[in-house]
Amino acid sequence: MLKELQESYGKIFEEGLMNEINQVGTLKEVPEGFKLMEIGDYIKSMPLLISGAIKILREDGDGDELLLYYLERGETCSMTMTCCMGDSKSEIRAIAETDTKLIMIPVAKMEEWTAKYKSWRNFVFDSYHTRLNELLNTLDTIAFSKMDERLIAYLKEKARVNKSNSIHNTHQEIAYELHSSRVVISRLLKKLERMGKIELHRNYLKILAL
Amino acid sequence: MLKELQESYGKIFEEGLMNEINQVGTLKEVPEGFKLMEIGDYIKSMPLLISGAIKILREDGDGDELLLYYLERGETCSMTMTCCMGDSKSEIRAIAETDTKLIMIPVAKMEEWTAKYKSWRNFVFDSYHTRLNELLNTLDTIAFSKMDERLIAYLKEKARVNKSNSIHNTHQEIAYELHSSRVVISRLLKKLERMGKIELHRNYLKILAL
DNA sequence: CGGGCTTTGTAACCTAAGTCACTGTAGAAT
DNA sequence: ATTCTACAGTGACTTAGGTTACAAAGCCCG
Repeated sequence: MLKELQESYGKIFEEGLMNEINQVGTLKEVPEGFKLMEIGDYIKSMPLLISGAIKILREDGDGDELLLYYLERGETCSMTMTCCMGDSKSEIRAIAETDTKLIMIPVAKMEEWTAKYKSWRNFVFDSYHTRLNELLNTLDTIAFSKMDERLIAYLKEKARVNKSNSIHNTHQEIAYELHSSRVVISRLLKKLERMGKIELHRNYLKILAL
Repeated sequence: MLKELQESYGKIFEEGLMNEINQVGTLKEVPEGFKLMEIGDYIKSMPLLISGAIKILREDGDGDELLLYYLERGETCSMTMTCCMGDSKSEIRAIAETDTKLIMIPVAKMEEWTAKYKSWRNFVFDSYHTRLNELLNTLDTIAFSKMDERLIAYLKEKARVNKSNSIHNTHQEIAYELHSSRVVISRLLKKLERMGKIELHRNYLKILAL
């Protein structure tokens, strides 16, 4: 585990902290689609991402979903932290977007390290910072953009975290994450194809130029 | 200042911390409508609310506004904290919703206290926690609710923070904060009046039963 | 009192997006 | 090869909400 840890966090954590993480953390590998957290769960450990990506989703009372953002290498889930400290339930769902490696830290260590290690405090504050800004961005897109722009932004972001210009999802799946309907997404995708920006296939699409 | 401090924060901060706040903080009173922070500002001090309420607004590139949430007694602005630590610009605008009393703390103290006082750490984490949840709620409302529900929620919340069932705003002002148009808001308000839930007047309205 | 603001009410219209219903089709399964 | 099924395409229609335009109050102030 030490090797992975070094690569992703070596530059930001102090040596003492690295050693502690190495001792109490457990390396975990999960496949694409693996559900790491469900709404209403109590959380007992906190993830540090080594590789891959995790998508964070929000759901309303009627089961309608909405993609909030992705977590990537070197990041952690601020929601988890707030849950742990506040001893409250998860407000979100977390699903592996790609095959993902992460280190799980027992919650108990969190507060201890916050008092003990400056680099940990900075990391935690930085996570909150990043997350708040991601949430603001998501909110902007929803409040100020129409569906066509949101779709384009979604495709770009998805291509980025998956490091591929092929997006392997059905229109229905895309519709879920954008909280829209299949018909609307099909319509807009077709329009993008006619503009020469993407190429549609069964079960996947290719981004040509967005 | 010590008196105000005691009333709002006496129960949560350690004595040593209270003394420090008393020494480096400055009491500030601002009238309703006072702009405390503008998008793009660099922040050099952090507010602790004593009384009143502050509304936090987001704006897109075209000048369209959106109300995010209110800060109230005993709370602070997480955005400010992230800005200070990350040394970045403000992403939001802050305007006093009512006459407001607050204590301003120089940014420099923040990190020092985080290492030194457990109660301060808890306060800061708790603020992040509350703010993340408020943002999620706002996002829910926008993503999953229609304008009529959003309007009702808005009126209720506004009545709550103002501690009054009279809301002194023009339809235009309400429209701005909900990122809608005056005509739409007038239409929906009229509908609420016809349902006997509110009473409309020039420049203000009264909530009867929501 | 009588202009000259600002605010509110309303009708007519437009557009984005959601819904329903149906067809076409690629690919897996038999 | 034929059938079956999930996925995709499309027309027709509905609705929420935005836009334009204008009339009617309310209100300030000379």
